Amino acid sequence: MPDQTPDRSVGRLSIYRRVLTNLRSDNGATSVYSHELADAAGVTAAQVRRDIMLVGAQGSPTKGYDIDDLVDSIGGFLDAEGRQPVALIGVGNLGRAILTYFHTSHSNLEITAGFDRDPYKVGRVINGCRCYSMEELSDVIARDGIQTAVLAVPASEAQTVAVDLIAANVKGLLNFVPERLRVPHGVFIENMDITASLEKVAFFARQNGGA
Amino acid sequence: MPDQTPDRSVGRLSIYRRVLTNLRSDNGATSVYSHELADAAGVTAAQVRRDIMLVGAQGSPTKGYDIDDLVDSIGGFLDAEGRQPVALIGVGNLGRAILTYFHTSHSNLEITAGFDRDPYKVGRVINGCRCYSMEELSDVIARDGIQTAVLAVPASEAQTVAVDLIAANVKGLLNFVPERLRVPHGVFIENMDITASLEKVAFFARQNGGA
DNA sequence: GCCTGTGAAGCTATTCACAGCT
DNA sequence: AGCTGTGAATAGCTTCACAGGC
Repeated sequence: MPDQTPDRSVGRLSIYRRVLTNLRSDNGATSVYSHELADAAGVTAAQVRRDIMLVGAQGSPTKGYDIDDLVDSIGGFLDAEGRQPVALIGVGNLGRAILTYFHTSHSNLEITAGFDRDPYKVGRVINGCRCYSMEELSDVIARDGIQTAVLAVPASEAQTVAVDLIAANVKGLLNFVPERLRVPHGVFIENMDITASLEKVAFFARQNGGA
Repeated sequence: MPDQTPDRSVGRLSIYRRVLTNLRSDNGATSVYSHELADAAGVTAAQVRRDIMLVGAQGSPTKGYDIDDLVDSIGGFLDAEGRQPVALIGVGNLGRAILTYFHTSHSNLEITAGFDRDPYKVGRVINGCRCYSMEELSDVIARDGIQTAVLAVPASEAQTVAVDLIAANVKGLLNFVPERLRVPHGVFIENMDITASLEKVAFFARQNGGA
């Protein structure tokens, strides 16, 4: 019984929520039409309405969608009951950039533990995140009930760390390592392959530029 | 006349190339079968063969694909004639992480110019990349003939910077800013939305974990 | 008139399956 | 026997288009 819910829709719902909270705070808007939300999110109006069907929110033909309602519905669909803890493996430049994103965001996700081999980092709090040694990985993940991890380690360690994480009951991985990981069925993995993406952009830039 | 070539295929070809060069250097392999490459890249064998059709490489039923040939064919398809220069806008933690990726990779892409508001960075070389002020953006981009840029600035500046880049003839953007940019037709944009991706992973982790 | 909600249509991407080869 | 190359079939996602409502 694979993905009940389409992968892409989940990503877009997260975007809609961000757009909606921006609209609310910047413009003081209280409602939106699907085409407005679509423009701001860079998709079509029909797509927005389809995605909203998933979360079960209601719109009105006169006012569109009530922003507060819609944000709540998306939250009800996407978010865990309480706060959801996340682990970050590898607190280098990339790891710290990710910490900054989530330290300032009002998501219900919280990166509660960082792990790194560097003894200088272990025991410190970096960008609001307490750092542990790699040896403490299983214990801390079990203690905090972590099911979600971000992988930002060197390529040579990635597969080993992934195995340890999965053994510790992690069920979802955001992988920044430019290497394909082998994970068992039942573990969700999202690859953020920066190298491949930049090569893709360079390719299409060249096509568009005619060079 | 939109995308001759499927977006996804281009991304995968970049991955195949990386896998192939690893196979060559780690295992000393000289040829691969589509199913081996598929396993390593995390896709199906049929997909690999389809993608390879695009670059026009030939395989043999007995040996599979010659690795050197295939790497060359992919390069001929993906890469520019010479080296392709790339600009990085925003040399913060994320920017420096990206510089590290490309400083060590043997790609034909080279990040030749970084831009930042921080006067401390301007004029310095950071992770092998010379940094310029934002005022120099148009001039340097024109001088180096840059068509591809990576956007890693604060959200509040993203749209403005994007406009400047496009005015300077940039045709492809890799956008790390969690905000949807408005770009004219003919500019390729790839969004790396870390927040949305992590929310997606957290969602499916929860589903898989049954929590 | 312009909106939402949604069945149906259309598209694109992926996989199947097999002919052809060695 | 087991591979590549590829037309045909399938699956999955997106858009169309219109009924229903204000």
